[in-house]
Amino acid sequence: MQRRPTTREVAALAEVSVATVSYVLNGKEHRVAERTRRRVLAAAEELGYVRSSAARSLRLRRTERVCLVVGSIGVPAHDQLARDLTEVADEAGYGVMTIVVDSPARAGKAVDLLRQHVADGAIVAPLVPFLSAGQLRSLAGVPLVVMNNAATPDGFDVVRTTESAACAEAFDHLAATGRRRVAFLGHRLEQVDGRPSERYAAYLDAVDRHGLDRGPSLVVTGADDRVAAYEATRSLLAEAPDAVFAASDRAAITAILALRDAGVSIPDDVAVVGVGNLDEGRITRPPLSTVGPPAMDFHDAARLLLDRVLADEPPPGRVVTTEWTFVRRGSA
Amino acid sequence: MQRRPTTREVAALAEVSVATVSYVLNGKEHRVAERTRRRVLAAAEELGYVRSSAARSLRLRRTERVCLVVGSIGVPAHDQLARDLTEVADEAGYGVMTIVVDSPARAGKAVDLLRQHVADGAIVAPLVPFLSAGQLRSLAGVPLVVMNNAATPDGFDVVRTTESAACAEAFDHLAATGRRRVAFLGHRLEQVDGRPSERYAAYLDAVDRHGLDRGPSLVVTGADDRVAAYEATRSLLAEAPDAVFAASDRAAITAILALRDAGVSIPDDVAVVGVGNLDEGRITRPPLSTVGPPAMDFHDAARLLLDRVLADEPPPGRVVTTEWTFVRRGSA
DNA sequence: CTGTTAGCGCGTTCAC
DNA sequence: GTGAACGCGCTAACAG
Repeated sequence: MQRRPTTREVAALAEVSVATVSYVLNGKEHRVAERTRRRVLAAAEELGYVRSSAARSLRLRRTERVCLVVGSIGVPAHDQLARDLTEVADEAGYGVMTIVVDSPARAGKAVDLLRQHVADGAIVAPLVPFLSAGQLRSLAGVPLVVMNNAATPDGFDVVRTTESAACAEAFDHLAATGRRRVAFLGHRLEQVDGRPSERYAAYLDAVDRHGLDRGPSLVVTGADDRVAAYEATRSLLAEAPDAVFAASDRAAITAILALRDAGVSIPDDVAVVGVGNLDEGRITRPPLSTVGPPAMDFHDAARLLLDRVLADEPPPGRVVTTEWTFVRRGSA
Repeated sequence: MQRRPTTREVAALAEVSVATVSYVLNGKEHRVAERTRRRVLAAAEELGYVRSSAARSLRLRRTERVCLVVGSIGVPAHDQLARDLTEVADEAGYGVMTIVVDSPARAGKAVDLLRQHVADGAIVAPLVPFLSAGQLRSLAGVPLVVMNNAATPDGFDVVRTTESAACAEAFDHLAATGRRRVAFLGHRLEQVDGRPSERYAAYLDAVDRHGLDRGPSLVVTGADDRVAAYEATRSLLAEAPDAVFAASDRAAITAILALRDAGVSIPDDVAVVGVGNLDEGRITRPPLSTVGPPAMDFHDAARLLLDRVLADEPPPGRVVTTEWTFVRRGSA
């Protein structure tokens, strides 16, 4: 990284003060005569001047960057959130940094970075375990949006979903249509510190409530990618389930394929339900019944963050709840 | 964002100078007596001190961040690159910023940001059109890795693939096995400024070389997501193709599903070939024949960048080529 | 060996 | 239109 020209040099070349250069470069045009303005612009151009982001951030106490904290990359919901946040941030002239938190150590690092003010605020995606309530509290002062049903606003905003209720609805439907051997096709992290994820808790609860068949082999985990989901579904066949509840639509869609490949008829032999309401669920045969929001859209959450970041006074912690429902299509 | 404590305040509380504080906080421990060290640490702890990233970057002329420039989010290859870069950067204590360039305007903004030194270096992913060679040249001085077959190293590193040759191999195979009506299932941007993408160019070339059937309706684009790919494949059915060459494995896999749903037998009636060599291609029926690298892994590219970023002297522009081949499985 | 002084990096903005 | 302070951390040079 070689040295780059500074405002001093531009000022010298244009024969004005650095203050004037700054005013010109920041569009405070009324403070500067047109002739001078041109001279400054010409000088900046000639030297190939670009301002230093670090110096500017230091002086402004603002980085014009926001941070996206996610548990992993390549999950459909993450991708959509990243897209929506990027779009909203971009409109405000803000950049996006991504921090992946997939271990307790990374959680600590993420907190450090945020406290070091690498970004003006952050949005914590759903399904970022490892990030404790205490750690969130230690981020007081950092504009934050937390997408987590268990979180309570405390200087930050919380985006919730009615996931538990919607899952319960789906299980009720399965039970009502006579399913007794309902399998759970989960991801890697369905439990952290012995605490089950929300959808897994909903499953366990439904097994109780409806007196469904239980058995450890009806629960498989690790279906984080399609290949793993395919294998996991195959391994489930030995248990002769009459329904598969998958922790994600991606897993559910793959389960449909695996079941069909095994000659199983859906939903006659086995019902399949996913979570997330991906568009892709519309093109499976049969179309996928799922639990999720009406549409996968995170602009609201992104705007909540930018709102907070751009606000003069930190607004009080807000709660936004996205309604999730059981979206019945053909597979259950 | 309220004011946070500074080294001055820590120094005052610990009754030492700021220099001592800095030495302690940066592990230059031999310069400080153990007792003093403790006092400083205690003071920092008590005040909840965290250093300012902006001030540090300004002083060090280094942000300890790298940038990932991509054309879009949510493409399997992008996700893998993001994961690998995040991992490699993290090992070096570096963070990752993402810039999405999906229009000429965004390309300009990306260049500005990079020149403003928001990051210490950047990796430009494959398939980022809109970023011109001239713009890359204007980034002289910014450590850069460009993943693009058309690029020539010029102060930056280039990562190439043997995509054209591998695609040609696939087309040769299709022709040799008697396919005449080969459809092209492309993405949105198969042409920018009238210049076809590499895989599309390979298709056009193969049509010529082998005298395959041609016709605008054998080419469809916009198959960027699975739903679009499904629809696009259905629309192709009217053309009675005997092979589908998809610009990505994701599109190809979806094409297999769409074809099977339409009662078409693969590969007997229609052969299908994708690009990318996703693991997912192993679980389709039949398994997907594809064009791509032996495995989707971008650690090398990531390391090339960190190498360059961490180097004292900028190394000369290097070229790394990843061998792509036609991976024949069951679908063609 | 331990600790301090002082200046630097660079853009922004208030008071004149 | 300008001078100068300021945001904050790092480190060379120096004193004890």
